[in-house]
Amino acid sequence: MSATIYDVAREAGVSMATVSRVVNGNPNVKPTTRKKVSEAIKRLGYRPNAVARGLASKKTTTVGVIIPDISSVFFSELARGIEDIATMYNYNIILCNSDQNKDKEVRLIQTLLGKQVDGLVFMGGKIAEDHIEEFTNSPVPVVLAATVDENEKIPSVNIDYEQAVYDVISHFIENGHRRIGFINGPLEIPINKHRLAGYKRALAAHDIPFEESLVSIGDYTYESGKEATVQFLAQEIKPTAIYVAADEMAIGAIHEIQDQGMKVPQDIEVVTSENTRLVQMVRPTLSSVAEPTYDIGAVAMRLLTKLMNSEKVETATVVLPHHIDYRQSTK
Amino acid sequence: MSATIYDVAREAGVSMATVSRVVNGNPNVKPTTRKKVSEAIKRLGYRPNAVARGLASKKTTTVGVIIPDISSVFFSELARGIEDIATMYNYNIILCNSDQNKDKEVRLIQTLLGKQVDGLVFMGGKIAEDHIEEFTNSPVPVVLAATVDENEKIPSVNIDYEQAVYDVISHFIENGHRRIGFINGPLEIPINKHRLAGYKRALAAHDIPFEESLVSIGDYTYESGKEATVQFLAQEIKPTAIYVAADEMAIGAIHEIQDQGMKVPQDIEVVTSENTRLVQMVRPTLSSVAEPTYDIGAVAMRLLTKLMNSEKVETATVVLPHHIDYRQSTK
DNA sequence: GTGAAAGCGCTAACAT
DNA sequence: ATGTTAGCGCTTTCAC
Repeated sequence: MSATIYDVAREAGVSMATVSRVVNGNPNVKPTTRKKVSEAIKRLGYRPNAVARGLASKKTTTVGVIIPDISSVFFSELARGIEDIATMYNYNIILCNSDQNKDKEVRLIQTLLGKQVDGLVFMGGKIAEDHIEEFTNSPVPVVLAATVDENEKIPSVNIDYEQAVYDVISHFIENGHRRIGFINGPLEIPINKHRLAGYKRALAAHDIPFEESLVSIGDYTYESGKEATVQFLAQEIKPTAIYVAADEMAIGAIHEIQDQGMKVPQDIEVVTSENTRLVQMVRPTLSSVAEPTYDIGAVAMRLLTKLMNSEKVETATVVLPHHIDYRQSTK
Repeated sequence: MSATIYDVAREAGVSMATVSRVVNGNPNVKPTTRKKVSEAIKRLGYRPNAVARGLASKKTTTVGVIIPDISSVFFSELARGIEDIATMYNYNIILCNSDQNKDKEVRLIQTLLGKQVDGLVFMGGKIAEDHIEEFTNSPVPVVLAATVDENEKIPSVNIDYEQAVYDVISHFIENGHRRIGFINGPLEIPINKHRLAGYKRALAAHDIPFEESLVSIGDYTYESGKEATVQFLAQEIKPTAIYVAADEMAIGAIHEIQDQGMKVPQDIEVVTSENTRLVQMVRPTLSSVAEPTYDIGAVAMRLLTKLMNSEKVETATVVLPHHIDYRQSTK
C-alpha cells in the first residue's frame, strides 16, 4: 500500500489539511512547514490519489474524447491537436472510438459522464436528436470538433465547408472546366450536405447545369475513391476535373486515373479536402482544401477549457479560416 | 446535482447496499426488488459515479496508454488495437503522447499512476533505467507494445525484428542483389539495433561484405527517406535494392528514385517494414514486412487484462509471427 | 498559518 | 435476500 496524505501528515508532524495545502500550492503555508512537508512527501514517495481528489473536489482534470476512428489519418491529427492543448491545460483525455455508430456514441457519452469527466470533445458524423439530448443534459460542457450540428445548439469548431468547395469548383470553372466530378461522402452527414451545396452553388453561379452523374458518394476509403472514378471514366464525356471530399478517396481517384493510362493533372485535375500528410505522399502531390485539422482539435479543446472554467466565450460556434493549397494535381 | 445511490435507495425503499447489488448485477437480489430498484434508477436518471466507485473498490477500469505520437499512422493503428480490446474487456483508456521524450514519459507514467489506472500500455523507443524503475515500482502491471526492453524484464509484445530483416535481405540476395541499401531508424532504439543485426547477419550468411555507406539513419519521416536515398543514388555504384525501416521513409525513397528518373522495381527494389495502410497508397505499392500492427496493440492489451486479473501467463514476452507481403515495389 | 471534522458517492465486509 | 456500518483518500469549510 502506498502512502496516503495521512501518513505524510504524521511523518511531517502536521495535519492533513496542511499537507493538502502544500500539495496544491496553497500560499498560506509557512515556508518552514512547507519544507518539512515536502521532505516527508519525498521520503515516503507520496503520490496524491487523483481518484480521491476527484471525489472530494468534483473535478477529475480528465476530458472525454469521442472519435470515429483513431486510426484514420484525419482524425488522429485532430486528436493530436486536442491532446496537446489538453496537456497544456493539465487535462488528460479518455479516448474512445465510436465508428460513428449512434448507439455506441450514446453509450460512450454516458460512460464518460459516469467517469465524471470535466468535459467532452465529440467528433462524429450526424448529430441526431439523441445526441442533442445527451449533450444538453450533460452536467459538463461539450464541444464538437470537425462535426456540425445543424441547429448550432452545441459549441463547435469547423471550417466553412460550403465555401471551401465553392472556392475549389469556381477555380476549376474559371480555368475552363465544364464537367467537374465530385466524390462526396454520405449525405446524412451535414458536412457533406454543405459540400454538395457549395458544389451546386458554384455551378449555378457560372451557369453550368448540375448533372447527377457527376456526383458520386463514397465511404472515405481508398477503394471507394477508385470505384467512383471508374464510374466517371466510363462516361462518354469524362470529367476534366474532380473534387474529392477525403484524402484517401482522392488517392484512390488518382491511381485509378493513372491505371487507365491518363495523367493527373494533364488529363484530369484533382483537388481533395483534408490536407493530411497523405497529400505529400502521392505522386502527383495533391492539391487540397487546407482544412486546419490539427488546429480544429486544438481550438476545440481550448474552447472546452474556457467552458469548463465558466469563462465567457464570444462565439461558441467557431469557424476557422481555410485556404487552398495548390500542388501538382492541378495545373 | 444528479441522483446518488442514496437517493435511489430512498426512492425504491431499500438500502444502498441493495441498489449497489442491482447496479453491479449481483445475483443475490429478489427479482421483485431488483425491478423496484431498476425503476427508481430510471425515474431518477441515476448514473453511478465511477470516481466514487473507484475510490471504494480500488479499481478504475481505466488503463493508461503512453504513445509516441497518435498522429503517426503506425501508432494510431496500434492504438486502435489497444482500444478495441480494452473496450471488449470494459476498460477505457487514457491516451498520452510522449514524443519519445524520456522526461515526459516518466512524468506521464506518474500522472497515470496518480489517476489510479489499473494498468499501463507503453509504447516508446529506448527503455532506460528510469523507465524500468518506474515500471517495477508500479503498483499495477505494465505491458510494452512494439517496444523492446533489452533486459526482457517487462512484459511486451513484438515481432522478431532481426529475423524479419534477415528474411528480406536474404530474399534480395537470393534474387541476385549484392548492393543493398538500408535506411534504418536511430540506433539508440533497440528495435533498430535488431534490424541492423539482421541486415548484417544476412550479408554474412551470403559472404557479402558489410559496407557502411549502404546504411543510413533516418528519423522515420518522408523527408528523411528521400534524403537517405539521395545519398545512395549519389554513389558510383548504386544499390539495386533498398530495405527501409518505416513506411513513410520508404515512400520518400520511392519518390526520390522516381524523381531521379529511375524505376521501382526495375532499377531498384524497395521493401519497407510497417505495412500500414500507406503501402497500398503509393505507386508502385510497397512490399513490406507484415508486422501485425493492430494485433500487437490488441495482444498487448489482452495480455494486460490477464495481468490485471492476476491470471497466469505462460510467456510475458510475446513474439508475434511476421511474414513478408510482396507487392509491386519488388520484382 | 494551522488543525479538526464533515463529507464526496460508493463498495465491502459483516449482520441479520 | 437485505440492511448497517466502516471506510476509500482527499478537499473544504470553519475554528482557532
